Amino acid sequence: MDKAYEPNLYEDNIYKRWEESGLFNPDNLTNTKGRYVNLLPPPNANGEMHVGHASGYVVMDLLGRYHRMKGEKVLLLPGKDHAGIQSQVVYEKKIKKEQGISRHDLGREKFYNEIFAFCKDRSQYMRSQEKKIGLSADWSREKFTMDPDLVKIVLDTFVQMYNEVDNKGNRLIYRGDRIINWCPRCFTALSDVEVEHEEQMTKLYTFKYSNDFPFTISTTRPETKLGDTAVAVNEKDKRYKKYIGQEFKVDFVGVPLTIKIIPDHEVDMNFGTGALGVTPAHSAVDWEMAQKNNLPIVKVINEQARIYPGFGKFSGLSASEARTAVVEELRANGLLEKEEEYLNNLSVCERCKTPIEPLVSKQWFVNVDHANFSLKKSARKAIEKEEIKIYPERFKDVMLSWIDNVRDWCISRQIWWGPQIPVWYKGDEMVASVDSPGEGWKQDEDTFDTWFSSGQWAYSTLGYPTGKDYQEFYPSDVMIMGRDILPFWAFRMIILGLYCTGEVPFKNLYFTGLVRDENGQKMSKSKGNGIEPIEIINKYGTDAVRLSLLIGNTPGNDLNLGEQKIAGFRNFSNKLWNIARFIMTVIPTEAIRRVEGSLDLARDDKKTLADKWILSKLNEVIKSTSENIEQFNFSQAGEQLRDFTWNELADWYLEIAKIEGEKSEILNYLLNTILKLWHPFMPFVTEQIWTEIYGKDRMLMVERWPVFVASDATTPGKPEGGVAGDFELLKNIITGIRSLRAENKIEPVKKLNAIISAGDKAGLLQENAEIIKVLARLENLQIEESAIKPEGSIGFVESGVEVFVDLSGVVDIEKEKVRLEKEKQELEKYVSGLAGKLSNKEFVNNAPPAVVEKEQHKLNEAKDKLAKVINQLEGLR
RNA sequence: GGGCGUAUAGCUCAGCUGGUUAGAGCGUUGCAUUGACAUUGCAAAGGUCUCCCGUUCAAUUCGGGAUACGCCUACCA
Repeated sequence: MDKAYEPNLYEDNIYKRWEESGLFNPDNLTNTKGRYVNLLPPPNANGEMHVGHASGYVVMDLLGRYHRMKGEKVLLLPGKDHAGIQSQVVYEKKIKKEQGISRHDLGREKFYNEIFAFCKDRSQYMRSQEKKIGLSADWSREKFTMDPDLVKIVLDTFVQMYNEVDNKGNRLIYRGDRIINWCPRCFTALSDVEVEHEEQMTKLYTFKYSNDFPFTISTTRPETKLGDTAVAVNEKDKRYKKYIGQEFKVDFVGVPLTIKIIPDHEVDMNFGTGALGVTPAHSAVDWEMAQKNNLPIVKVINEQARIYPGFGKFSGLSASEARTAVVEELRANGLLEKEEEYLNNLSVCERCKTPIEPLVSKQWFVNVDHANFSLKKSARKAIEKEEIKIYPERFKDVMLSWIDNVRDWCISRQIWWGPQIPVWYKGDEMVASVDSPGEGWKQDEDTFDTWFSSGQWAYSTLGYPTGKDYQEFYPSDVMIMGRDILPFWAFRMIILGLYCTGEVPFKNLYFTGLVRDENGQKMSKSKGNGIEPIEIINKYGTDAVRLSLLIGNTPGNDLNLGEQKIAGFRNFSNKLWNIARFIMTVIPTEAIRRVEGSLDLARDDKKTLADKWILSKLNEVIKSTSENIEQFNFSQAGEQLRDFTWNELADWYLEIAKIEGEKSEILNYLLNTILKLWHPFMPFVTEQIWTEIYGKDRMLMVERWPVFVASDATTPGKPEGGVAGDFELLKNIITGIRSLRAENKIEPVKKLNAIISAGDKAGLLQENAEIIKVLARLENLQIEESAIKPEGSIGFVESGVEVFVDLSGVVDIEKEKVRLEKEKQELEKYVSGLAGKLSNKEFVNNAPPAVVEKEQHKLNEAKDKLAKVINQLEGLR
């Protein structure tokens, strides 16, 4: 084995071996018990893997590998999303840049085919990146949301939902003229979640429609006022009460309007003039008011964001030109009362950041509260009853509030990239059908909202409703996604899953946080603070990157990731490598290949204190690792494993093993077990070490996960006694002596003499005397039941045991006095605190006896220690 | 405006159902180093657990409030 672990030498080969074994495919796993299914969230097929994807994959792969080692039939199903609008935007930019053409130059069919090829090409590249992170997914089942079989399922669902009609004739999916968010650049409708809000300063204009209109109103969008059909006032507002119900015919900048005064309790009397101009066609609130009051709807702005004909000189102007012109006109006529700077939220397109035009348009909608099957109610029920368990728990409330506030979902998009809506028209006739009804029928031009496809990922990937995989693997065990797509994706999968399959699509829903840079800033290309996963993997190794994404990262919380952290875990990979390297030099060859589990843990013969201690610790860590993984506490699991591996195994046990010798059996067992425990976290280095031990015939990936074994020898005792307590004492004696050396600046080569006054621990310490001598670098060590502090020595107290180190001539008496004095003071404070507590009757009477007893025990120990410290201090004087 | 979250060592964070002399990693300081590992070892310094009030024998932990900072959401034109 090389002196240092070089990830680049091994990783690709290891991955290749895993892949060639076919064991990523659950069909090839034998002797399985139960199944474990995780459908990986499909990233957009137009880009590349970023560190956010990587952080999700690492969790998914950890779980997959853990369950595979538990002997379950594991399926991690990978895939890609066609990402309708985003891919179309990306590809349009590309052809514009490379060929100077638009999608219209290509035509719909050619454009579609080119994007398809483009996405497939990118997918392949992304797949190679996903393999680099170690993802043990079944690539033979990889899916793409635009694959014909998946599209077919999505279209069938549409038809089924369209045909779901209640007794009033309302459809679960309906077509209607409603106000929607329109992106004039993407030239498509958007759902509410595809709109972002940006704060910006704008002007708030206060004006009168005309001189004969009785009062003023305020607006930030004067150009839309051309379509006003009402003014809403609060019914309690005395100023306007008398006008309610009246109709005014006004001449607004040369355009005749009919304005009805309507009451609405939502109008804020204190905002502006307390009167709100109602523009039903270009504001979602106004549109709803118009529905309630049967107001006419006048469309002013068209899909190109230009003014419709019929508005005099404003017709044909762009919305912003029209705004200027309307304001000018008002000003010229003395109708503009006020212009104020005003901070409001501008809606912009999530994909291209173009300001959204709310406008009325004919689109397809999903009724989220249909009489036959209420999507929102059934989702709420499933979440409330924890048929889907959400991690972290607080996201349950977030999900519920989303469900409660959801509105009908606009699923049609006026783009070319995506499954085309399976509705056919002929004259006035309309039919929903996957295939053309025949000659002369023309298909709806629109495509589906991407989330209508990806919302069916949970079963479309498994060949719903008749596929073998669907029968075997639905619903999945866990779904893992970034917390930012909860409303987009998690919610939609749940409602569509419940409707189509009658079951929840997954049993557990786990949200990851965002990955930020080391200063907590969002990573972005423009800031240049991003971490490119492949680059960083090449530098530090996949395992290091995986650990930095797992440890210190808690569910739903954001993670700050800097290079230093990754370097730290690179060091740890190397540590593990060297632990293995050491153990393999110690174990005799014939023992190396001995199979795990051959160690009889209960057999107590010849086991030293250190042996019993490390085995009990190992046993604990097997338990805690398993439990923490099951509970999605990956960080805890990793941290405890690292502590065990580095601070207990490497720093103590291996050092002791060098002294005690003859431990091949235990060392072999230890190495074997920690490799298994680490494998889900850091699959590459563990697999490589495994190969060094067992050769290429056995793969760690499918070895069996270690089991917790309860036995006297492996179960830790109480902290004050038993194996754990005894070993702790041994450790503290060694650390105490080392500390004295360091404080008194005694060079490590100089060996010291020490005497221990050990009381009833004399026998125990005698057995381990050699360990103390070597690790604390002592020349002579004398262990007595009771010893008197020798002249020229200084000492310390540890669990009733006094250690005297001969420092005659070297020790700085004054410094030592200061140290002891400080310790004395601290102890006195501690003792008086405890004594006070114990003399408090309330405490003694109310606290559980065990607690009181514990405090009493602490007090006794502290008093004893204090007496000894005082004694030593006296000796120095 | 509504909702959610976070405030613990210089930095990044653990600390579950109240009783620990409050922990880790990184960083810092001192010492060491060719024998598993300098991608190392040993030792140490560093915290009135944001503030106030309450519940309790006991609060970093539970409740209320304040302050600060995040994130999500929204139809004040």
